[in-house]
Amino acid sequence: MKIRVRIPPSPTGEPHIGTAYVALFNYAFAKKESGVFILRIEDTDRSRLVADSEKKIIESLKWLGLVWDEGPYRQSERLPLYKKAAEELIESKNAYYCNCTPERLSKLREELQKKKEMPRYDKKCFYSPPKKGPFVVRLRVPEKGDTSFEDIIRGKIVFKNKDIDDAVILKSDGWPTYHLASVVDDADMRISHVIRAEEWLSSTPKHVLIYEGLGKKLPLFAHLPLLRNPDRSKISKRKNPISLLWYKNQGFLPQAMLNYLALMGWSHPEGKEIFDLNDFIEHFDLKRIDPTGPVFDIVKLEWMNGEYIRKMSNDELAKRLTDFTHVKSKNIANVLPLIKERIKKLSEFDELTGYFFKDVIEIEKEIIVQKGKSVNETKKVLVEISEVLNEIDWNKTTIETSIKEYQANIGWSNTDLFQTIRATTTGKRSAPPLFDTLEMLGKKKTASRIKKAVSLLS
RNA sequence: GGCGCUAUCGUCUAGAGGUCUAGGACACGUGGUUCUCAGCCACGAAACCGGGGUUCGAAUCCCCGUAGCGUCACCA
Repeated sequence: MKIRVRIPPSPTGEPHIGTAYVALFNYAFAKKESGVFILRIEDTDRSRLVADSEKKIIESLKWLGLVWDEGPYRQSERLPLYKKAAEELIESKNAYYCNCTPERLSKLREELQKKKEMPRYDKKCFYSPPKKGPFVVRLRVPEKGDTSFEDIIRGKIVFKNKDIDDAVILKSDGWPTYHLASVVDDADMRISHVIRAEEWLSSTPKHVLIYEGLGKKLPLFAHLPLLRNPDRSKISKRKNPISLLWYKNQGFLPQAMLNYLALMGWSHPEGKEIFDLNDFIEHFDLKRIDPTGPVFDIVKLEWMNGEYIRKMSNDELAKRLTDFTHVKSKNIANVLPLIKERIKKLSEFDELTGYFFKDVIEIEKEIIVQKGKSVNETKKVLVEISEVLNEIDWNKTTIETSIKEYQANIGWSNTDLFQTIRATTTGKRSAPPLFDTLEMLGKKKTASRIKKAVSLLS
């Protein structure tokens, strides 16, 4: 059997991290099995449609490198198919027209809820078919028996038919709901494996019934665990960044995103934490997926991003950095070696290197004057250091030699002296090794910053 | 509330009845690395939800309980 899988994002907002997660697993499965990976835009909810959402979804998937073999298909372009399927289902008595008003429906819901029962349609229009519209079409669920299916990750799942609702499958505006559209498309596109998030598990029996009503062969199902917020609820905007564009703009690398997402519910059989997409594909196995919903931990993602940054060549990294700073690429390349192991997200570049490029920096007395040293003493040292540095040819070695020679004369500890100079020249308590920093900064800027500090201390 | 899914360190996970005094990673703590931070190295603290079974033997199998999550729209 030819393996065919799909992802069905809905263009109703920002491209979602969950979409990337499901896409990754579908993609890996397709590649592993030499199958086909399909992109299908599920745009049947006309009221929630967001104009540039589809564009952003596509852009995000491309950014991640999860490129589809077929599509994008759009459900809005396939309306006749759904209408025909709905008619077929009505014909075979697996669906029926209904004209119940929203008012009646919500009253019904209320009553059932009061009786602590599952709110579901009472089949009124099935027993007494309505004469006039507007109509919706409802799935007719048998009142007796079970509906079951096999989930690759969770095993056999059984639902009693009495617990399944006669869901609307065709809306009164003539558009299908998710249940109908996705089943019709999956059947039509010969989808072999429906790999989707766990939130769909409880509506799967409806889908099974639609397949059966249409006389189509059932695909295999695999319900992936749901990504979670730190409080274990379904991952959401309120508690976590969920937009793929946010991650892109923060300077997370696509390789790191993919690698991290691959570790959600799945683990490398050799216990590796860091592995690339090809490695993932090679070892991928749906049966190795843990059904427990994993908490999306951005701290570990940042660690992993740092790992990828450090592994990347300087040239490549400098190139990527141009999207995150106005610093000229030549200058990026120059400072890169100094911050490469300190940067976790590309967006941190300016914060980490600003003092190299700014003409003037903010400095504070408190961080210049070290504990146990007086202001006057510190000022004197800075004046003398400035004289010492003024004499030399500017390079790392001469800077180091002259500063250490001076240090021997005054008897300050490395920490005290170096931190004084570091704070004076960078405005920060922490920065790359001092001599590298000064060399990079240049003689002129070093001198002017010391001068400024001296006057601050006066 | 009905239905469904799930349950190993704070987090991601390994573990498919004996090899588990439960392993790894992130985070955390301590020490080292000719100055800070980072990186790197070493060490440390940290978990099988509870109760019953099954078995010579259970983190692993079964049942019950508890908890978490999902779902119950003319949204997907």
